[in-house]
Amino acid sequence: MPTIKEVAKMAEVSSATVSRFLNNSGYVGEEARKRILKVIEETGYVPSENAKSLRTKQTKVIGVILPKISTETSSRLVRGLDEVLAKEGYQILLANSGLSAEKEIEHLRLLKSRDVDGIILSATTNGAGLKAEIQRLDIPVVVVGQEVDDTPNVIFDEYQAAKDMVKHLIDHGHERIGFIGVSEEDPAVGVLRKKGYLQAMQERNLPIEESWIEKGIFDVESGAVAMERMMGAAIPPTAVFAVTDRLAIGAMNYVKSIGLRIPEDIAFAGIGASELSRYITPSLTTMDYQNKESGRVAAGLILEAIKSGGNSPEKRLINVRLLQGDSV
Amino acid sequence: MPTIKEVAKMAEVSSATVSRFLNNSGYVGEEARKRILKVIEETGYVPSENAKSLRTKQTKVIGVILPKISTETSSRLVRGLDEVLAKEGYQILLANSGLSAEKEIEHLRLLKSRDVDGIILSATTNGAGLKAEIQRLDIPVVVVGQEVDDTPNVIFDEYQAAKDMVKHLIDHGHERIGFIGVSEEDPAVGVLRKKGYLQAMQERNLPIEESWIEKGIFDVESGAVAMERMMGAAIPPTAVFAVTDRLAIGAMNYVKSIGLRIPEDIAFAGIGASELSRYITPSLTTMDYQNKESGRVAAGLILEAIKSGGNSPEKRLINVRLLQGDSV
DNA sequence: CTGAAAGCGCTTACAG
DNA sequence: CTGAAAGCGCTTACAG
Repeated sequence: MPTIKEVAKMAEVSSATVSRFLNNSGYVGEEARKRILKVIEETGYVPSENAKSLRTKQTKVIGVILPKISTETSSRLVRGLDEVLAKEGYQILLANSGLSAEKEIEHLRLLKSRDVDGIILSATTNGAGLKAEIQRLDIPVVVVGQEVDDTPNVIFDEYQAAKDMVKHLIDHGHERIGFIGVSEEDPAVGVLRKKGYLQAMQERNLPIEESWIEKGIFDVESGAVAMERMMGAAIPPTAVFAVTDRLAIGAMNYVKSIGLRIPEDIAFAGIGASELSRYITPSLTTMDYQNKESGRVAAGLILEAIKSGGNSPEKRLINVRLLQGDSV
Repeated sequence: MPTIKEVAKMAEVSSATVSRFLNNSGYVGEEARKRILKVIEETGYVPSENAKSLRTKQTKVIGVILPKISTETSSRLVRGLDEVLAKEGYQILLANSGLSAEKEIEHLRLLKSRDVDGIILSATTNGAGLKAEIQRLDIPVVVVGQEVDDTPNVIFDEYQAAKDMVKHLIDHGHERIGFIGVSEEDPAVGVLRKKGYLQAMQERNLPIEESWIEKGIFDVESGAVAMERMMGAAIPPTAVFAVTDRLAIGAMNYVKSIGLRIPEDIAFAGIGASELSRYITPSLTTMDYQNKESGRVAAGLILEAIKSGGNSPEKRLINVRLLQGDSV
């Protein structure tokens, strides 16, 4: 493939003129226009965005850092992002942090070195290191999923969502409610959702047993393991709130395997509105976080930040919706 | 953030020396080394990959074109790709074709204009236009999922997989077997899997009723609709093979809703090894296409092509595995 | 061991 | 309406 210079020579014009033609900037004579077009068609010339970026100082690419590249949550988020970004001519450069805080920072730098116009970070923590790095980077960054001060932010009311879900359980007559959480290194999922659970119980003057509180990692299997432990309690709970659908589903699988009926013997609720929650039997009561919508909003925020040239530390709260299944 | 020139000035060396330091190419004196390091640390300087690419003619990014950004298949593929690509210092530039053949070609060009080192295309068709465009592009491209001549290719034996699955059904005593397919514009899923079904039936001398052959799109809902139509047949089938898990699951949902038991009254099989297939009740018998592995293989192929500088038209067949569920 | 200079493929004032 | 020239931030022979 030729360069702009070669195209210019073949069309017997200067490369400046070809550039004008390409970008529709400035006048290009009818004759010149025709010759250029012809050469481009014949050669299949495509301008190098890379070289262009070097001059124009914008690459039209947005870096996206995901905690895990292949979760439902991530793919929905990316879909939302792509939906609005593609329309504006932006492409997505993907990076996988693998749930590691150091990798998040490493990728922030890597993306910066690629001269991306902005970065969307789906974060798993919100440590001081992260915040410092974002400041230092000096390009638009929007953080999704964790609250980070002084940074454009797309967040969910994790605390309220968890509290609402537990109250939903209580409203269905449950008093002994178990909890399956995750590591408290994750402020949003680990800390806030647990706090919501505790608060709901307390507000309704319900007892909390240590043995009803379990922890898993982000998969089905660990939900089952946690549930098995919980069923060893002196008085097992009649309902369980798990902080993710997968955890809830693992827990359900375990109680099914020991012959209990859901929801008659024990009820379950999760968070995430996973496709699984919908098609499992019984379907799982869960919270829809509208990840795709959060992607759209994040894309809007980054576009705004790029245009205005500054990180207005705007926080956008995504609405969550309770989806009633047959598990309660 | 400074440029290399500014770093050079601050460290009282030339930019050539800074470059040597950065890339570990050529000698850099101990003193100079120290001063440069200091400046870099103080300023947080990160070299521009973009400018670098312009000189070195490689960007270390691989374009990935996906039919749909948020399907399980796509995310597994990307995970496999990222696993090996990241290790080699490559990043992934994502593009979403939205199942449209024109968009596939458009993105091929778009990625080329970004000077990507190679492109992985998860294709939905294999038309002549696509092939021509790939030739024309003149950069390494590997196509996943559809067979395209003269191009590195990662494919599955769709025909055999479908045939094996239908035979599995037959081996379980079924003779009246229905089929839910997709549009035959998709050579792999639409044509080959159907052919496998027809061939299996024929080889075992089993009758095929027109009314047992239905078509859906790639979602659960259309599987249910197709199944409803199929149950209108004079003699309904005792087993159904659907070309995707989602189609199969939709179909299962429909027969459950009219009170039939699975697999006693009617059996089901799908393809895809989706997470859903595993956790649905009853679990679905399906084919594991090992998408993540196919991603790894595709990444290997593109790396090879980049190194060798040519598209050796190598075809790699990914093994598929039958996963027995309780739906048969 | 190090620097000056050219060049990668573009765009953009400036001049005509 | 169009071209010559400078410059974006790097790397890389070449010379010393």
